[in-house]
Amino acid sequence: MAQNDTVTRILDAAEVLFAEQGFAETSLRTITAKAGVNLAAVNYHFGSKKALIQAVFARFLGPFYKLIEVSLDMHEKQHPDSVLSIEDILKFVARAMANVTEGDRNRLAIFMRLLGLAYNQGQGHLRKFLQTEYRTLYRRVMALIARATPELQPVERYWRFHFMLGAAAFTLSSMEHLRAIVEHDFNTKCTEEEVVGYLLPFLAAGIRAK
Amino acid sequence: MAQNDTVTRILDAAEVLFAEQGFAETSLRTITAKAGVNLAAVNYHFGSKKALIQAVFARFLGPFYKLIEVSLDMHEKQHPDSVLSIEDILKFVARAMANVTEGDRNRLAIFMRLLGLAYNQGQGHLRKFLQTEYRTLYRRVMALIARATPELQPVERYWRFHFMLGAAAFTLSSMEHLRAIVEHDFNTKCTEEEVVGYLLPFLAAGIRAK
DNA sequence: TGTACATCAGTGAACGCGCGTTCACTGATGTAC
DNA sequence: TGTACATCAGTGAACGCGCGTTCACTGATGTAC
Repeated sequence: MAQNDTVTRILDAAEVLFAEQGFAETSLRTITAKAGVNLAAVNYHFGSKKALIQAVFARFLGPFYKLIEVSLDMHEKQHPDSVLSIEDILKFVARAMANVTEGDRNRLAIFMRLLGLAYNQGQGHLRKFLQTEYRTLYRRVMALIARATPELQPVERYWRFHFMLGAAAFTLSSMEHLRAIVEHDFNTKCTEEEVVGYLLPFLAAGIRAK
Repeated sequence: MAQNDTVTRILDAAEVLFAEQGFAETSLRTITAKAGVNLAAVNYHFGSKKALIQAVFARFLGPFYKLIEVSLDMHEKQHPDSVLSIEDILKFVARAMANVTEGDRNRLAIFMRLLGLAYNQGQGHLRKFLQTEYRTLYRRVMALIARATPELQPVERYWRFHFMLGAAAFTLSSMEHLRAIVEHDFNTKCTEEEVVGYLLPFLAAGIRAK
């Protein structure tokens, strides 16, 4: 078994189990059993459980980060003086996310669950890790939003941005669960795309309130 | 030490520690040390750690549940035919929450953090517990929202309701952390009331989008 | 009023268990001479 | 081409630790006769 294979199998298993159960609730024994690798392999390849958690995130964030940067770069090159609307900005983010999780429909929900968990659980190392990884992108997106909502005070814009983030993170991370309720209560199935289709107008209207 | 005292001390300590660290990350030894009671007292009074977690929730949910029911009852009695606007409904909920956590400014954040954790962590027993406890209230609030937004399709209304829930839960649960960033980035302090003052218009605009 | 018993909050110490981590080791592959 | 050595992915078993839980016990209070 090539190194690449074992590492990937561990990351795949950990990603799913973390999202299903949380970080503390998932043991290395469960992960390695699901991955079909030796228990000691996690510490051999990653050094610790903490480092494994960060590696699971890095595998999502890296491509997402690059994709959105590249697509923003491209747009700015093609339309140097255009001011993006909130809807445009949200579409850029949504498209990058869809592309990163493409191929496996479940990964979007997993990604958001992990994000939600990271914010609420094990506070320390993960939040710091995310903040340093995200800082440049965060500033860039914030600057775009500021240009799209010149009427807002900075502090109010900051809060509204986090209201959007919260609505998105909470909903997408509980997507599976919420969709089951929809199916039960309304006899309708919702695809991820449809939910995102509902979400974006909500967010755009919210940030433009009043 | 009267029974009441020990039980209360355990609940007080557990409430804070759970919100700070999560459920799995908080040991009974930490809780009982903070509460100044014997380790075995938790299992003596509550039976298990799981039951303690549910008791922590029940102490919040019970009063909150009753308060909002009573205030809605009162309003319907005084204005039998009035149709509440979204803003009115949100104000009812916000006021009940403020009253329940009154006396200790921190408890609102703790309450929301616990809610967020319950949704994301330890999936099983807590989500079920919340759903059975909340069902009647959930249906009543949903019916009010439906009357306030007759133009929405049921499925879209369902989703928008959960977008609101997500924005509120995520933001209020990370309130402490987000307020620290505001203070650092904008040199401004935000009270909980101000944040809720920002939040409600955002939610109302979101659910009325398009 | 006094004695025997029941109840119950609270305790201290121990239990077994599953956890993350460590370590000595194997075996395959690559490299130097 | 052959030999000696280095590297490194992967392994199996064990380590110590902290966890939730259990249990026999104490001591205060209430109750029955």
